[in-house]
Amino acid sequence: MDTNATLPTLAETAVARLREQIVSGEIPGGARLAEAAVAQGLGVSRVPVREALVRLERDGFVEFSPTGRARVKELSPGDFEELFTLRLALEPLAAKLAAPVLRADQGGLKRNVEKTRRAGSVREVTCLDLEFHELILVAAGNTRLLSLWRSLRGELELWLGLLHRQHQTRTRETREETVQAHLEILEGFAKESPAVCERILRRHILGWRDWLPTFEEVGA
Amino acid sequence: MDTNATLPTLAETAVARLREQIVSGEIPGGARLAEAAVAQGLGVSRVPVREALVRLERDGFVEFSPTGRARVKELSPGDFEELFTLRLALEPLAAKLAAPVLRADQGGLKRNVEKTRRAGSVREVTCLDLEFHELILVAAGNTRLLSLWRSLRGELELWLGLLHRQHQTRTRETREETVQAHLEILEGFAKESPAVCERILRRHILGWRDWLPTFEEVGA
DNA sequence: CGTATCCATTCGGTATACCGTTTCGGTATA
DNA sequence: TATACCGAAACGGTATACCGAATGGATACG
Repeated sequence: MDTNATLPTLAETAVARLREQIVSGEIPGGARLAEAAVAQGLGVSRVPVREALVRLERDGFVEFSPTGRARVKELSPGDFEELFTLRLALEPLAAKLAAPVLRADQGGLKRNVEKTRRAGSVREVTCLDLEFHELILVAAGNTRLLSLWRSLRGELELWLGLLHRQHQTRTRETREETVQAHLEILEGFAKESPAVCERILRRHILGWRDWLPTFEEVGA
Repeated sequence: MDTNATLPTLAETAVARLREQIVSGEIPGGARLAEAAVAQGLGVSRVPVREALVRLERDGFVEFSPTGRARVKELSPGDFEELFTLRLALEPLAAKLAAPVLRADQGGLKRNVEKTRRAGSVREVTCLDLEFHELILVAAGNTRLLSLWRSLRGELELWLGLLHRQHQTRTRETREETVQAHLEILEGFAKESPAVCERILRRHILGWRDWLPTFEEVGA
């Protein structure tokens, strides 16, 4: 996507590493992220860590106490509802806006689905799933809409990771369900009006909510 | 709102000062914000300035070049459209969610309108206007929805400041139009169903877009 | 006159050091 | 036994210093 010529900054790599550890559950929800400790763990000074924490907060992975202490965000069922509500507000809108664009050029989405077909792990499917949705947001051409969605994406990834771990989801099933659903969306973009595309995404998100109603406790 | 007991951090005060200078136009759109210069201007070191810039980016006042250079965000008509689209997606939704709460307790909104009645400057009206809308978002009880809106608020404030400056808006007019519109919304929350409240907000935002169609160029 | 090149300067990224505040466990007291 | 108090350690906020990269203007070349 962004083949940045400049070397990745230490803060950026810190973001990436922490993000990975948080999503994978290696650093559990609610865990303290003391600057010094994280810095030592990554072999850098506190400065880039500090910056990384701020960015992770923006992306929904981390939250700060009033006194500036950082913790990994805890997931509560109420949070899931909030997230669901917002996806339902943003993604169908994005689909409507993106419809004309995606009717003309489905290359990106198709490539994504192909990659998903060949995915070898649940984690990989999850990433590609998120990428699929992000491609729609990008095609919508509203940069602010995109950044709003991105600020939700982190937490979304957190949920998907957690749920898959609890579910012990099978790769094959997940992959095929995902591919199936995305193909339907793809077909919609090819044939239907923007308004219908909007409804299709709406249904898709609604289905996503049903996908995991079996969870009661999300203990650490 | 948040009567924080802890002393405001230098970074926070830097955010507040820069924000004020940007909104007032003292620092024009597109202006470079070199860390060292800003730091010297505020009489602090680069560290808190650095953090302030990151936050201002999150709040839509500042943007970074790929090489990390910060500039005050430039306003283009396309940006205004994006902002409009997103307000139209978020605020009616918030109104629907907030309706039950605001039917039961209109105290906050009423106090806001009273303050607006007594506002002595266009700037003050603008702030209270934004606060009115934010109160609805708060009442909606979706913390993520609120933070999405907040990330738009900065840019919104930027626009309102610019437009009022260009318009040479009169305090009295602005104040009375605002109060009038907000009273109608208030009445809706008192009497109508969530769905109707949603539509009322929708109309309000649509009206806001018409409020300023006369602008072509937004030169620096 | 236009264009490419190079160098001085600016600027951001990071490390380190210091300070005031917050935390938290242990002790003394009611 | 529960609670209030106290002190040491932990932690975040900030200043300063250094380095390498980016920038932009002057100079040399076509």
